[in-house]
Amino acid sequence: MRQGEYELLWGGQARPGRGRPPGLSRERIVAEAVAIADAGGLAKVSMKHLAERLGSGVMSLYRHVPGKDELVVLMYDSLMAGPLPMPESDHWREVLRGWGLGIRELFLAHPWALNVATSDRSMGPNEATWVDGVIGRLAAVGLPVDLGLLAVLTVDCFAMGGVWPEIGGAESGEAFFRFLGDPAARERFPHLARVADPAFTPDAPLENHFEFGLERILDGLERRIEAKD
Amino acid sequence: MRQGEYELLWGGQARPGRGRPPGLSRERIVAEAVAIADAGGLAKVSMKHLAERLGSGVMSLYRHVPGKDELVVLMYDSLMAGPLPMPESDHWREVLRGWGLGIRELFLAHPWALNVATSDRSMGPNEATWVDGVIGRLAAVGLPVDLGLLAVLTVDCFAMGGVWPEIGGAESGEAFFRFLGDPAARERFPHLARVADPAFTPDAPLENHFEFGLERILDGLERRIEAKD
DNA sequence: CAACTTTGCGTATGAAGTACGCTAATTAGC
DNA sequence: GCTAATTAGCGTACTTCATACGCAAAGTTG
Repeated sequence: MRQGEYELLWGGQARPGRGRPPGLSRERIVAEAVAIADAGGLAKVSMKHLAERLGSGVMSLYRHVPGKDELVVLMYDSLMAGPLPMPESDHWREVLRGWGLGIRELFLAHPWALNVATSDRSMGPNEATWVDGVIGRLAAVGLPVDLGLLAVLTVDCFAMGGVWPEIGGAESGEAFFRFLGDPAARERFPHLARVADPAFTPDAPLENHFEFGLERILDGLERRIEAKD
Repeated sequence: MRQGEYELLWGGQARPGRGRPPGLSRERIVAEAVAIADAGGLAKVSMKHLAERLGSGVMSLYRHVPGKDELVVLMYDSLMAGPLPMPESDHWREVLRGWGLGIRELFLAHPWALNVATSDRSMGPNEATWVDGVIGRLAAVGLPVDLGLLAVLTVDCFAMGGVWPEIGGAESGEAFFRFLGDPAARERFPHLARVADPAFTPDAPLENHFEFGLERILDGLERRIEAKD
C-alpha cells in the first residue's frame, strides 16, 4: 500500500473559504475516471486522457488527488457509495446470498475493479460501511457477530475469485479455454475437455459455477450454524 | 487478453539448428523475472532491470518474449511447472483440501501472482495440467467429472479470493484495518470493530478465515454429494 | 486595494516499453 | 573452405506516462 493512502481515504477534506474556488472536485475526477475505466478498462485511465475529458490541464488533477495510484483506490471505494445489496428477507441465508450476488454484480459492472480489489490496499469508508452493514444485518437476524464476520469474509472471498471467470463475457471465456479447440489438447487434458465437449454441454450444461459455489458455501455455513445450536 | 498470448503459451518453439545460437533462453528470462517479482513485486520487473540481471542488452529479451505483458503470463504459468499439490489420501475431501491449501501456498509464496491470476488471460499448459490432474484424481476416487469440475472451480475461486487478505503478512493486514485504530471509526463500524477489539481477539481469536471458508465449502460439497447418492 | 491563500496549469524530467536496423555468429550447400 | 542464408544480440530513437516545480489567475480578508 502506498504511503498516504490511509489519510486519503479517511482524512477529512477541510475546505477553507479563502483562496481561489476550485473548478474541479475530487468527486468529479473520480466519477469521470470510473466512467473511463468502465468503458475501456483501467489501462485507458491516464492522467492526460482524464484531464481532456474533464476539460482541464493535466496537472490540475494533482490539486485534488495525490497521484494515480491513490486515484484508483478512490475509484474503487466510490463503487460502494450506494446502498448495500441487501434483500428484504429475515433469514441469514437469503441475506448472505443477496450479498454475494450483489458483489458479483458489482464486479461484472466494473470488471477493472477486480484487479484493484485483489491488490494491496486499505479498506475505504464506503467499503467499511457495506461490510459493517451486512454483518449488522446478519446479527439482527440471529447470526452471531463472530460467525457473521467469518461468513461474510468467506462469501466475499469466493465472490472475488468467482467472478473472475465470468468477467469479459463469452469471448473471454472462450479465450481462456481456447486451447481445448485443438484435438491434441483435448486428448492431453481429457477431464478439462469436458468443458468443450459439444455432445455434453448443450444437453446437460454445467451449472453456473458461481451460483453452484455460493450455494455450497451457504450449505456449509448452515451445517456449522446448526451444529452450534 | 493480448493477441498472440495463446500462440505464446501453446505454440511450439521450433528451434532450427541454423543461425547464431541463442545465449539467452525463454526459460532463463522467465525464471529470473519470477525471482525479481518474488523479491520485490511485479513493479520491480522492468525490461531494463531484468536485462541487467541477465547480463544482456534490453532489446535482446524481445528475441525470446514478444513483450512484457506476455512475459508476465509466462511467469504465472511457470509457477505451476512442478507437481500438483496432491495429498496421498483416497478421499475426495482430502484431495480437495490439499488442492485448496496448495493454491494458497502458491499465492503466499508469490504474492504478485494474484494480480496476474485475476486478470484477463488464457490458461497455460502448466495450469491446465494441474487442473486436469485434480479433476482426474477426484474422478479416480469416485467424484463424477462434472461435479469435480465445479468443485475444483469453487475451491479455486475461493482460494484466489481467500488468500488476498493474507498476502503481505501482518503489516498489510493492519494497514487494511488501520482505520479501526480511531475510536470514532470503531463507533461508526461497531461490528467491524470486533476485528480490532483487544478484549476479544486474544482470548478467543477469530478462526483463520481461509481454513474456515475451505471447510465450509467442503461441508457444502459433502451435502451435495450425499444428496446425489 | 493590498496581503494572503488556494487553484489552474505549462514546462521539464525521468522512467518505461518497444520499433527499427545494423552487426555478429553460426550452419547449409556448393 | 567459401558464400549465402539464417538467427541472435543489442544500440539508438521514439512514444507514452506520471509527476515535480514554479508561476499566473482568482478569489478572500482586513
